[in-house]
Amino acid sequence: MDGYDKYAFEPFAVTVDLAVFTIRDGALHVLLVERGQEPYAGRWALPGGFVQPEESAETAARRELAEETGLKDVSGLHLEQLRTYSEPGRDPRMRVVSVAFTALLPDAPEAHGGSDAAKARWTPYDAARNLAFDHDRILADAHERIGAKLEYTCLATRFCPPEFTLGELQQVYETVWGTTLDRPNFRRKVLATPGFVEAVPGGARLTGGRGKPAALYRAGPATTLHPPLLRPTSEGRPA
Amino acid sequence: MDGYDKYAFEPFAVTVDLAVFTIRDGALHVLLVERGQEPYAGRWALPGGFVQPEESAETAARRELAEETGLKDVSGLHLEQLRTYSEPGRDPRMRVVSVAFTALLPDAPEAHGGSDAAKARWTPYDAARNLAFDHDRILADAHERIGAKLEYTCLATRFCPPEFTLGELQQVYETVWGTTLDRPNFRRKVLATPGFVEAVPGGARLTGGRGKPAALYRAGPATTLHPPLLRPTSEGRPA
DNA sequence: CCTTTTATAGTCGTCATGACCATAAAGGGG
DNA sequence: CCCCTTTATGGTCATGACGACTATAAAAGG
Repeated sequence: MDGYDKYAFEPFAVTVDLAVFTIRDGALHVLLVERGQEPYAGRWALPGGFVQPEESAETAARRELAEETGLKDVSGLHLEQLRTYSEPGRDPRMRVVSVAFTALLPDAPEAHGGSDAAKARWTPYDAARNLAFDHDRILADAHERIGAKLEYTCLATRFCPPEFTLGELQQVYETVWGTTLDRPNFRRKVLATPGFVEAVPGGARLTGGRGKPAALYRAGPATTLHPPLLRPTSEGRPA
Repeated sequence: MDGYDKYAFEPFAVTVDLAVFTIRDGALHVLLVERGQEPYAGRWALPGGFVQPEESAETAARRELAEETGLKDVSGLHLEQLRTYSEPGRDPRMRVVSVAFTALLPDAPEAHGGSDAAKARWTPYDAARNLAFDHDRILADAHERIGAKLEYTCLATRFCPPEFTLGELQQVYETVWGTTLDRPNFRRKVLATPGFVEAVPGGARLTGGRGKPAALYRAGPATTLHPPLLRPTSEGRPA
Protein backbone atom coordinates (compact mmCIF):
# COMPACT_ATOMS: atom_id res chain seq x y z
CA MET A 1 0.00 0.00 0.00
CA ASP A 2 3.05 2.20 -0.25
CA GLY A 3 3.64 4.80 -2.90
CA TYR A 4 0.26 5.72 -4.25
CA ASP A 5 1.83 8.42 -6.38
CA LYS A 6 4.36 6.16 -8.01
CA TYR A 7 2.00 3.49 -9.25
CA ALA A 8 -0.87 3.74 -11.63
CA PHE A 9 -4.01 2.07 -10.46
CA GLU A 10 -7.17 1.17 -12.25
CA PRO A 11 -10.54 2.08 -10.79
CA PHE A 12 -12.74 -0.93 -10.15
CA ALA A 13 -16.45 -1.31 -9.63
CA VAL A 14 -17.09 -3.04 -6.33
CA THR A 15 -20.26 -5.02 -5.77
CA VAL A 16 -21.67 -7.43 -3.23
CA ASP A 17 -23.29 -10.74 -4.08
CA LEU A 18 -25.52 -12.59 -1.64
CA ALA A 19 -26.12 -16.29 -1.24
CA VAL A 20 -29.24 -16.29 0.94
CA PHE A 21 -30.34 -19.69 2.17
CA THR A 22 -33.47 -20.92 3.83
CA ILE A 23 -35.19 -24.24 4.38
CA ARG A 24 -38.58 -24.69 2.79
CA ASP A 25 -40.55 -27.88 2.68
CA GLY A 26 -37.58 -29.77 4.00
CA ALA A 27 -35.33 -28.69 1.14
CA LEU A 28 -32.56 -26.12 0.98
CA HIS A 29 -33.57 -23.07 -1.02
CA VAL A 30 -31.60 -20.09 -2.22
CA LEU A 31 -32.84 -16.63 -3.17
CA LEU A 32 -32.34 -15.80 -6.85
CA VAL A 33 -33.28 -12.83 -9.03
CA GLU A 34 -34.01 -12.88 -12.72
CA ARG A 35 -31.84 -10.60 -14.81
CA GLY A 36 -33.67 -8.15 -17.03
CA GLN A 37 -30.86 -7.01 -19.27
CA GLU A 38 -27.73 -8.12 -21.01
CA PRO A 39 -25.48 -9.74 -20.30
CA TYR A 40 -27.17 -12.90 -19.12
CA ALA A 41 -30.64 -11.42 -19.70
CA GLY A 42 -33.33 -13.84 -18.55
CA ARG A 43 -30.84 -15.87 -16.55
CA TRP A 44 -31.02 -16.24 -12.80
CA ALA A 45 -28.41 -14.68 -10.58
CA LEU A 46 -27.59 -14.09 -6.96
CA PRO A 47 -29.00 -10.84 -5.59
CA GLY A 48 -26.54 -8.06 -5.08
CA GLY A 49 -25.57 -4.57 -6.07
CA PHE A 50 -22.98 -1.86 -5.98
CA VAL A 51 -21.27 -0.74 -2.83
CA GLN A 52 -22.12 2.89 -2.29
CA PRO A 53 -19.47 5.54 -1.60
CA GLU A 54 -20.16 5.85 2.11
CA GLU A 55 -20.79 2.27 3.10
CA SER A 56 -18.71 -0.81 3.72
CA ALA A 57 -19.30 -4.08 1.90
CA GLU A 58 -21.01 -5.44 5.02
CA THR A 59 -23.36 -2.48 5.14
CA ALA A 60 -24.10 -2.80 1.45
CA ALA A 61 -24.80 -6.51 1.83
CA ARG A 62 -27.26 -5.93 4.66
CA ARG A 63 -28.98 -3.19 2.72
CA GLU A 64 -29.34 -5.40 -0.32
CA LEU A 65 -30.58 -8.22 1.85
CA ALA A 66 -33.34 -6.01 3.20
CA GLU A 67 -34.26 -4.81 -0.27
CA GLU A 68 -34.38 -8.23 -1.87
CA THR A 69 -36.19 -10.06 0.88
CA GLY A 70 -38.54 -7.25 1.80
CA LEU A 71 -37.99 -7.94 5.47
CA LYS A 72 -38.43 -5.10 7.90
CA ASP A 73 -35.65 -6.04 10.26
CA VAL A 74 -32.59 -7.84 8.99
CA SER A 75 -30.38 -6.83 11.89
CA GLY A 76 -30.66 -10.20 13.59
CA LEU A 77 -29.98 -12.31 10.56
CA HIS A 78 -26.73 -14.11 10.14
CA LEU A 79 -24.64 -12.42 7.48
CA GLU A 80 -21.10 -13.52 6.86
CA GLN A 81 -18.45 -12.59 4.37
CA LEU A 82 -17.60 -15.53 2.15
CA ARG A 83 -14.77 -14.36 -0.07
CA THR A 84 -14.01 -11.94 -2.89
CA TYR A 85 -14.16 -12.79 -6.57
CA SER A 86 -11.94 -10.71 -8.78
CA GLU A 87 -11.15 -12.60 -11.97
CA PRO A 88 -10.68 -10.06 -14.76
CA GLY A 89 -13.24 -11.62 -17.08
CA ARG A 90 -16.04 -12.32 -14.68
CA ASP A 91 -18.15 -9.45 -16.03
CA PRO A 92 -17.92 -8.92 -19.79
CA ARG A 93 -18.62 -5.21 -19.63
CA MET A 94 -16.16 -3.90 -17.09
CA ARG A 95 -13.86 -4.77 -14.29
CA VAL A 96 -16.02 -5.73 -11.32
CA VAL A 97 -14.72 -7.02 -8.03
CA SER A 98 -17.41 -8.67 -5.98
CA VAL A 99 -17.45 -9.38 -2.26
CA ALA A 100 -19.69 -12.38 -1.64
CA PHE A 101 -21.75 -12.89 1.51
CA THR A 102 -23.81 -15.70 2.91
CA ALA A 103 -27.03 -15.17 4.83
CA LEU A 104 -29.29 -17.61 6.67
CA LEU A 105 -33.03 -17.10 7.10
CA PRO A 106 -35.23 -18.96 9.58
CA ASP A 107 -38.16 -19.34 7.26
CA ALA A 108 -38.87 -17.96 3.86
CA PRO A 109 -40.92 -14.79 3.95
CA GLU A 110 -43.65 -15.41 1.42
CA ALA A 111 -43.69 -11.93 -0.06
CA HIS A 112 -40.17 -11.31 -1.25
CA GLY A 113 -38.77 -9.26 -4.08
CA GLY A 114 -39.63 -6.27 -1.97
CA SER A 115 -38.87 -2.88 -3.34
CA ASP A 116 -37.03 -2.62 -6.60
CA ALA A 117 -35.88 -6.15 -7.25
CA ALA A 118 -37.62 -7.23 -10.41
CA LYS A 119 -38.35 -10.87 -9.73
CA ALA A 120 -36.89 -12.60 -6.75
CA ARG A 121 -37.64 -16.23 -6.13
CA TRP A 122 -36.76 -18.96 -3.70
CA THR A 123 -35.27 -21.76 -5.73
CA PRO A 124 -34.35 -25.26 -4.57
CA TYR A 125 -30.60 -25.39 -4.21
CA ASP A 126 -30.31 -28.40 -6.48
CA ALA A 127 -32.17 -26.54 -9.22
CA ALA A 128 -30.05 -23.41 -8.94
CA ARG A 129 -27.66 -24.13 -11.77
CA ASN A 130 -26.53 -22.23 -14.82
CA LEU A 131 -26.57 -18.88 -13.08
CA ALA A 132 -25.22 -15.65 -14.54
CA PHE A 133 -21.58 -14.60 -14.22
CA ASP A 134 -19.58 -16.82 -11.87
CA HIS A 135 -22.51 -17.23 -9.53
CA ASP A 136 -22.52 -21.01 -9.85
CA ARG A 137 -19.12 -21.02 -8.26
CA ILE A 138 -20.07 -18.49 -5.58
CA LEU A 139 -23.16 -20.49 -4.69
CA ALA A 140 -21.18 -23.70 -4.46
CA ASP A 141 -18.60 -22.04 -2.25
CA ALA A 142 -21.34 -20.67 -0.03
CA HIS A 143 -22.96 -24.07 0.33
CA GLU A 144 -19.68 -25.67 1.25
CA ARG A 145 -19.04 -22.92 3.78
CA ILE A 146 -22.31 -23.23 5.64
CA GLY A 147 -22.02 -27.00 5.60
CA ALA A 148 -18.64 -26.72 7.26
CA LYS A 149 -19.82 -24.12 9.75
CA LEU A 150 -22.63 -26.35 10.93
CA GLU A 151 -19.94 -28.73 12.11
CA TYR A 152 -18.25 -26.48 14.62
CA THR A 153 -20.68 -23.63 15.30
CA CYS A 154 -24.23 -23.28 16.59
CA LEU A 155 -25.29 -21.70 13.32
CA ALA A 156 -28.03 -24.22 12.65
CA THR A 157 -30.42 -22.40 14.98
CA ARG A 158 -30.33 -19.46 12.57
CA PHE A 159 -32.33 -21.56 10.14
CA CYS A 160 -35.00 -22.17 12.77
CA PRO A 161 -37.84 -20.01 14.08
CA PRO A 162 -37.48 -18.60 17.60
CA GLU A 163 -38.93 -21.78 19.07
CA PHE A 164 -38.28 -25.12 17.47
CA THR A 165 -38.12 -28.83 18.14
CA LEU A 166 -35.01 -30.93 18.04
CA GLY A 167 -36.46 -32.69 15.04
CA GLU A 168 -36.54 -29.40 13.15
CA LEU A 169 -32.98 -28.65 14.16
CA GLN A 170 -31.91 -32.07 12.97
CA GLN A 171 -33.64 -31.46 9.67
CA VAL A 172 -31.48 -28.38 9.19
CA TYR A 173 -28.37 -30.51 9.40
CA GLU A 174 -29.79 -33.20 7.20
CA THR A 175 -30.99 -30.72 4.61
CA VAL A 176 -27.76 -28.78 4.34
CA TRP A 177 -25.53 -31.82 4.46
CA GLY A 178 -27.74 -34.00 2.33
CA THR A 179 -27.44 -36.89 4.77
CA THR A 180 -29.51 -38.58 7.43
CA LEU A 181 -28.57 -38.59 11.07
CA ASP A 182 -29.43 -40.93 13.89
CA ARG A 183 -32.08 -39.22 15.94
CA PRO A 184 -31.14 -40.34 19.47
CA ASN A 185 -27.47 -39.63 18.86
CA PHE A 186 -28.18 -36.18 17.44
CA ARG A 187 -30.35 -35.44 20.41
CA ARG A 188 -27.71 -36.57 22.88
CA LYS A 189 -25.05 -34.46 21.20
CA VAL A 190 -27.11 -31.28 21.05
CA LEU A 191 -28.31 -31.51 24.63
CA ALA A 192 -24.81 -32.33 25.87
CA THR A 193 -23.43 -29.13 24.37
CA PRO A 194 -23.88 -26.35 26.94
CA GLY A 195 -25.62 -23.29 25.57
CA PHE A 196 -26.56 -24.73 22.21
CA VAL A 197 -30.29 -24.93 22.92
CA GLU A 198 -32.45 -24.10 25.93
CA ALA A 199 -35.76 -25.74 26.78
CA VAL A 200 -38.65 -23.31 26.73
CA PRO A 201 -40.19 -23.40 30.22
CA GLY A 202 -43.56 -25.09 29.91
CA GLY A 203 -44.09 -26.01 26.32
CA ALA A 204 -44.74 -29.02 24.23
CA ARG A 205 -46.07 -28.94 20.72
CA LEU A 206 -49.25 -30.86 20.23
CA THR A 207 -51.52 -29.91 17.39
CA GLY A 208 -49.58 -30.39 14.19
CA GLY A 209 -47.62 -33.51 14.84
CA ARG A 210 -48.51 -37.03 13.94
CA GLY A 211 -46.61 -38.76 16.74
CA LYS A 212 -45.65 -37.91 20.26
CA PRO A 213 -45.50 -34.15 20.81
CA ALA A 214 -41.97 -32.75 20.83
CA ALA A 215 -40.50 -30.40 23.38
CA LEU A 216 -39.76 -26.86 22.27
CA TYR A 217 -36.34 -25.25 22.47
CA ARG A 218 -34.84 -21.90 21.63
CA ALA A 219 -31.30 -20.94 20.63
CA GLY A 220 -28.83 -20.73 23.48
CA PRO A 221 -25.98 -18.29 24.03
CA ALA A 222 -23.21 -20.57 22.74
CA THR A 223 -21.70 -19.88 19.34
CA THR A 224 -19.15 -22.67 18.94
CA LEU A 225 -19.38 -26.42 19.23
CA HIS A 226 -16.75 -28.26 21.22
CA PRO A 227 -16.19 -30.93 20.22
CA PRO A 228 -17.56 -30.43 16.73
CA LEU A 229 -20.51 -32.26 15.22
CA LEU A 230 -18.86 -33.83 12.21
CA ARG A 231 -20.60 -34.86 9.03
CA PRO A 232 -20.86 -38.62 8.60
CA THR A 233 -18.47 -40.21 6.12
CA SER A 234 -16.70 -36.90 5.63
CA GLU A 235 -13.38 -38.47 4.85
CA GLY A 236 -11.81 -36.61 1.98
CA ARG A 237 -13.55 -33.27 2.39
CA PRO A 238 -12.04 -30.16 0.76
CA ALA A 239 -10.15 -27.81 3.02
CA MET B 1 -25.73 -7.01 -10.11
CA ASP B 2 -28.67 -6.00 -12.23
CA GLY B 3 -29.17 -2.63 -13.82
CA TYR B 4 -25.75 -1.15 -14.25
CA ASP B 5 -27.21 1.76 -16.17
CA LYS B 6 -29.74 2.68 -13.55
CA TYR B 7 -27.40 2.98 -10.59
CA ALA B 8 -24.48 5.27 -10.07
CA PHE B 9 -21.40 3.57 -8.80
CA GLU B 10 -18.24 4.90 -7.35
CA PRO B 11 -14.89 3.71 -8.61
CA PHE B 12 -12.77 2.14 -5.91
CA ALA B 13 -9.07 1.45 -5.67
CA VAL B 14 -8.53 -2.26 -5.04
CA THR B 15 -5.41 -3.48 -3.28
CA VAL B 16 -4.11 -6.68 -1.77
CA ASP B 17 -2.51 -6.93 1.67
CA LEU B 18 -0.39 -9.88 2.69
CA ALA B 19 0.13 -11.42 6.09
CA VAL B 20 3.20 -13.59 5.44
CA PHE B 21 4.20 -15.83 8.32
CA THR B 22 7.28 -17.88 9.01
CA ILE B 23 8.91 -19.47 12.02
CA ARG B 24 12.33 -18.18 12.98
CA ASP B 25 14.24 -19.15 16.09
CA GLY B 26 11.18 -20.88 17.44
CA ALA B 27 9.02 -17.76 17.25
CA LEU B 28 6.31 -16.74 14.82
CA HIS B 29 7.44 -13.92 12.56
CA VAL B 30 5.56 -11.80 10.07
CA LEU B 31 6.88 -9.85 7.08
CA LEU B 32 6.47 -6.09 7.43
CA VAL B 33 7.51 -3.12 5.32
CA GLU B 34 8.31 0.37 6.51
CA ARG B 35 6.23 3.11 4.98
CA GLY B 36 8.15 5.94 3.35
CA GLN B 37 5.41 8.48 2.92
CA GLU B 38 2.29 9.86 4.46
CA PRO B 39 0.01 8.75 5.77
CA TYR B 40 1.59 6.60 8.43
CA ALA B 41 5.11 7.55 7.26
CA GLY B 42 7.70 5.64 9.23
CA ARG B 43 5.15 3.15 10.49
CA TRP B 44 5.26 -0.52 9.69
CA ALA B 45 2.62 -2.08 7.49
CA LEU B 46 1.74 -5.33 5.81
CA PRO B 47 3.20 -5.66 2.32
CA GLY B 48 0.78 -5.22 -0.52
CA GLY B 49 -0.11 -3.17 -3.54
CA PHE B 50 -2.62 -2.35 -6.17
CA VAL B 51 -4.36 -4.94 -8.26
CA GLN B 52 -3.44 -4.35 -11.86
CA PRO B 53 -6.06 -4.13 -14.61
CA GLU B 54 -5.42 -7.57 -16.05
CA GLU B 55 -4.88 -9.66 -12.96
CA SER B 56 -7.03 -11.15 -10.24
CA ALA B 57 -6.49 -10.44 -6.58
CA GLU B 58 -4.88 -13.86 -6.23
CA THR B 59 -2.44 -13.11 -9.04
CA ALA B 60 -1.65 -9.72 -7.58
CA ALA B 61 -1.05 -11.26 -4.17
CA ARG B 62 1.36 -13.82 -5.57
CA ARG B 63 3.20 -11.17 -7.53
CA GLU B 64 3.55 -8.97 -4.48
CA LEU B 65 4.68 -11.95 -2.45
CA ALA B 66 7.47 -12.62 -4.95
CA GLU B 67 8.49 -8.97 -5.01
CA GLU B 68 8.56 -8.52 -1.26
CA THR B 69 10.29 -11.74 -0.34
CA GLY B 70 12.68 -11.81 -3.27
CA LEU B 71 12.01 -15.50 -3.77
CA LYS B 72 12.48 -16.94 -7.22
CA ASP B 73 9.63 -19.41 -7.09
CA VAL B 74 6.56 -18.67 -5.03
CA SER B 75 4.31 -21.07 -6.91
CA GLY B 76 4.50 -23.76 -4.25
CA LEU B 77 3.83 -21.50 -1.30
CA HIS B 78 0.55 -21.58 0.50
CA LEU B 79 -1.45 -18.48 -0.32
CA GLU B 80 -5.00 -18.14 0.88
CA GLN B 81 -7.57 -15.42 0.74
CA LEU B 82 -8.43 -14.19 4.21
CA ARG B 83 -11.22 -11.65 3.73
CA THR B 84 -11.86 -8.20 2.30
CA TYR B 85 -11.68 -4.98 4.26
CA SER B 86 -13.81 -2.18 2.93
CA GLU B 87 -14.58 0.29 5.71
CA PRO B 88 -14.96 3.73 4.14
CA GLY B 89 -12.40 5.42 6.39
CA ARG B 90 -9.64 2.84 6.35
CA ASP B 91 -7.44 4.95 4.07
CA PRO B 92 -7.58 8.70 4.74
CA ARG B 93 -6.82 9.67 1.16
CA MET B 94 -9.27 7.73 -0.90
CA ARG B 95 -11.67 4.85 -0.99
CA VAL B 96 -9.58 1.70 -0.94
CA VAL B 97 -10.95 -1.82 -0.77
CA SER B 98 -8.33 -4.34 0.20
CA VAL B 99 -8.37 -8.10 -0.27
CA ALA B 100 -6.21 -9.65 2.42
CA PHE B 101 -4.21 -12.87 1.94
CA THR B 102 -2.26 -15.12 4.22
CA ALA B 103 0.94 -16.87 3.17
CA LEU B 104 3.11 -19.44 4.93
CA LEU B 105 6.83 -19.79 4.36
CA PRO B 106 8.94 -22.77 5.40
CA ASP B 107 11.93 -20.76 6.53
CA ALA B 108 12.72 -17.12 6.26
CA PRO B 109 14.85 -16.30 3.24
CA GLU B 110 17.62 -14.15 4.66
CA ALA B 111 17.73 -11.70 1.80
CA HIS B 112 14.28 -10.26 1.56
CA GLY B 113 13.02 -6.88 0.48
CA GLY B 114 13.87 -8.02 -3.01
CA SER B 115 13.24 -5.65 -5.84
CA ASP B 116 11.51 -2.39 -5.11
CA ALA B 117 10.24 -2.81 -1.58
CA ALA B 118 12.00 -0.19 0.46
CA LYS B 119 12.62 -1.95 3.73
CA ALA B 120 11.07 -5.30 4.44
CA ARG B 121 11.75 -7.05 7.69
CA TRP B 122 10.76 -10.19 9.52
CA THR B 123 9.25 -9.07 12.79
CA PRO B 124 8.25 -11.25 15.74
CA TYR B 125 4.48 -11.53 15.73
CA ASP B 126 4.20 -10.29 19.29
CA ALA B 127 6.12 -7.14 18.38
CA ALA B 128 4.06 -6.40 15.28
CA ARG B 129 1.71 -3.87 16.82
CA ASN B 130 0.67 -0.34 15.94
CA LEU B 131 0.74 -0.97 12.24
CA ALA B 132 -0.50 1.45 9.59
CA PHE B 133 -4.13 1.58 8.46
CA ASP B 134 -6.23 -1.32 9.81
CA HIS B 135 -3.36 -3.74 9.51
CA ASP B 136 -3.40 -4.60 13.21
CA ARG B 137 -6.83 -6.04 12.67
CA ILE B 138 -5.88 -7.82 9.46
CA LEU B 139 -2.86 -9.36 11.11
CA ALA B 140 -4.91 -10.53 14.08
CA ASP B 141 -7.51 -12.05 11.77
CA ALA B 142 -4.77 -13.80 9.81
CA HIS B 143 -3.24 -15.22 12.96
CA GLU B 144 -6.57 -16.53 14.15
CA ARG B 145 -7.20 -18.06 10.74
CA ILE B 146 -3.97 -20.00 10.51
CA GLY B 147 -4.34 -21.14 14.10
CA ALA B 148 -7.76 -22.52 13.27
CA LYS B 149 -6.57 -24.12 10.04
CA LEU B 150 -3.85 -26.00 11.84
CA GLU B 151 -6.61 -27.78 13.71
CA TYR B 152 -8.31 -29.41 10.77
CA THR B 153 -5.82 -29.26 7.89
CA CYS B 154 -2.30 -30.49 7.21
CA LEU B 155 -1.14 -26.91 6.72
CA ALA B 156 1.57 -27.15 9.37
CA THR B 157 3.94 -28.86 6.96
CA ARG B 158 3.97 -25.67 4.89
CA PHE B 159 5.98 -24.05 7.66
CA CYS B 160 8.57 -26.82 7.47
CA PRO B 161 11.42 -27.48 5.05
CA PRO B 162 11.02 -30.40 2.63
CA GLU B 163 12.35 -32.82 5.22
CA PHE B 164 11.67 -32.30 8.88
CA THR B 165 11.41 -34.09 12.19
CA LEU B 166 8.26 -34.54 14.19
CA GLY B 167 9.76 -32.25 16.81
CA GLU B 168 9.95 -29.46 14.26
CA LEU B 169 6.38 -30.08 13.19
CA GLN B 170 5.26 -29.96 16.79
CA GLN B 171 7.09 -26.68 17.25
CA VAL B 172 5.00 -25.23 14.43
CA TYR B 173 1.85 -25.99 16.35
CA GLU B 174 3.26 -24.75 19.63
CA THR B 175 4.57 -21.57 18.06
CA VAL B 176 1.40 -20.62 16.25
CA TRP B 177 -0.90 -21.61 19.09
CA GLY B 178 1.32 -20.30 21.87
CA THR B 179 0.89 -23.51 23.84
CA THR B 180 2.88 -26.61 24.64
CA LEU B 181 1.83 -30.08 23.52
CA ASP B 182 2.59 -33.48 24.91
CA ARG B 183 5.21 -35.01 22.68
CA PRO B 184 4.14 -38.67 22.67
CA ASN B 185 0.51 -37.75 22.13
CA PHE B 186 1.34 -35.37 19.30
CA ARG B 187 3.44 -38.06 17.71
CA ARG B 188 0.72 -40.66 18.01
CA LYS B 189 -1.85 -38.33 16.47
CA VAL B 190 0.29 -37.28 13.52
CA LEU B 191 1.39 -40.80 12.66
CA ALA B 192 -2.15 -42.11 13.01
CA THR B 193 -3.42 -39.66 10.39
CA PRO B 194 -2.96 -41.28 6.97
CA GLY B 195 -1.12 -39.08 4.50
CA PHE B 196 -0.15 -36.34 6.91
CA VAL B 197 3.56 -37.19 6.93
CA GLU B 198 5.67 -39.87 5.26
CA ALA B 199 8.90 -41.28 6.58
CA VAL B 200 11.86 -40.57 4.32
CA PRO B 201 13.34 -43.96 3.38
CA GLY B 202 16.66 -44.27 5.15
CA GLY B 203 17.24 -41.15 7.12
CA ALA B 204 17.86 -40.07 10.63
CA ARG B 205 19.26 -36.77 11.66
CA LEU B 206 22.41 -37.02 13.66
CA THR B 207 24.81 -34.12 13.65
CA GLY B 208 22.92 -31.16 15.00
CA GLY B 209 20.91 -32.68 17.76
CA ARG B 210 21.72 -32.96 21.40
CA GLY B 211 19.70 -36.06 22.19
CA LYS B 212 18.66 -39.14 20.30
CA PRO B 213 18.59 -38.51 16.56
CA ALA B 214 15.11 -38.00 15.17
CA ALA B 215 13.63 -39.64 12.11
CA LEU B 216 12.99 -37.47 9.08
CA TYR B 217 9.62 -37.05 7.43
CA ARG B 218 8.20 -35.18 4.52
CA ALA B 219 4.73 -33.82 3.84
CA GLY B 220 2.18 -36.41 2.74
CA PRO B 221 -0.63 -36.13 0.22
CA ALA B 222 -3.40 -35.48 2.74
CA THR B 223 -4.81 -32.00 3.09
CA THR B 224 -7.40 -32.37 5.83
CA LEU B 225 -7.26 -33.82 9.31
CA HIS B 226 -10.02 -36.20 10.40
CA PRO B 227 -10.60 -36.03 13.23
CA PRO B 228 -9.13 -32.60 13.85
CA LEU B 229 -6.19 -31.83 16.11
CA LEU B 230 -7.79 -29.41 18.52
CA ARG B 231 -6.01 -26.75 20.51
CA PRO B 232 -5.83 -27.51 24.22
CA THR B 233 -8.23 -25.58 26.48
CA SER B 234 -9.89 -24.05 23.44
CA GLU B 235 -13.25 -23.71 25.12
CA GLY B 236 -14.72 -20.36 24.18
CA ARG B 237 -12.94 -19.84 20.91
CA PRO B 238 -14.35 -17.32 18.40
CA ALA B 239 -16.21 -18.74 15.47
C1' DC C 1 30.75 -42.84 33.84
C1' DC C 2 27.02 -40.32 34.80
C1' DT C 3 23.92 -36.69 33.71
C1' DT C 4 21.29 -34.20 30.48
C1' DT C 5 18.62 -34.03 26.47
C1' DT C 6 15.68 -35.52 22.95
C1' DA C 7 13.20 -39.33 20.56
C1' DT C 8 10.25 -43.14 20.80
C1' DA C 9 7.21 -46.84 22.88
C1' DG C 10 3.56 -48.09 25.65
C1' DT C 11 -0.33 -47.97 29.46
C1' DC C 12 -4.57 -46.56 31.49
C1' DG C 13 -8.79 -44.28 32.31
C1' DT C 14 -12.14 -41.12 30.43
C1' DC C 15 -15.10 -39.33 27.13
C1' DA C 16 -17.36 -38.93 22.65
C1' DT C 17 -19.58 -41.43 19.36
C1' DG C 18 -21.90 -44.83 16.14
C1' DA C 19 -25.03 -48.61 16.10
C1' DC C 20 -28.50 -50.23 18.15
C1' DC C 21 -32.87 -51.45 21.19
C1' DA C 22 -36.77 -49.99 24.07
C1' DT C 23 -40.50 -47.12 25.66
C1' DA C 24 -43.85 -43.18 25.53
C1' DA C 25 -47.37 -40.57 23.45
C1' DA C 26 -49.84 -38.95 19.87
C1' DG C 27 -53.23 -39.92 15.38
C1' DG C 28 -55.65 -42.96 12.00
C1' DG C 29 -58.10 -46.87 10.27
C1' DG C 30 -60.29 -51.11 10.86
C1' DC D 1 -62.17 -49.61 20.83
C1' DC D 2 -58.00 -51.83 19.55
C1' DC D 3 -54.07 -51.94 16.89
C1' DC D 4 -50.83 -49.99 13.94
C1' DT D 5 -48.09 -46.25 12.44
C1' DT D 6 -45.49 -42.29 13.53
C1' DT D 7 -42.56 -39.38 16.12
C1' DA D 8 -40.16 -38.32 20.51
C1' DT D 9 -37.37 -39.72 24.11
C1' DG D 10 -34.51 -42.77 27.03
C1' DG D 11 -31.05 -46.16 27.36
C1' DT D 12 -27.09 -49.79 26.38
C1' DC D 13 -22.78 -51.33 24.49
C1' DA D 14 -18.55 -51.48 22.08
C1' DT D 15 -15.17 -48.87 19.79
C1' DG D 16 -12.03 -45.18 19.15
C1' DA D 17 -9.70 -40.92 20.24
C1' DC D 18 -7.35 -38.51 23.57
C1' DG D 19 -5.08 -36.56 27.92
C1' DA D 20 -1.94 -37.80 31.53
C1' DC D 21 1.69 -40.38 32.54
C1' DT D 22 5.69 -43.85 32.82
C1' DA D 23 9.46 -46.15 30.58
C1' DT D 24 13.20 -47.02 27.37
C1' DA D 25 16.66 -45.69 23.68
C1' DA D 26 20.28 -43.02 21.86
C1' DA D 27 22.88 -39.22 21.36
C1' DA D 28 26.21 -35.09 23.58
C1' DG D 29 28.81 -33.10 27.45
C1' DG D 30 31.13 -32.84 31.59
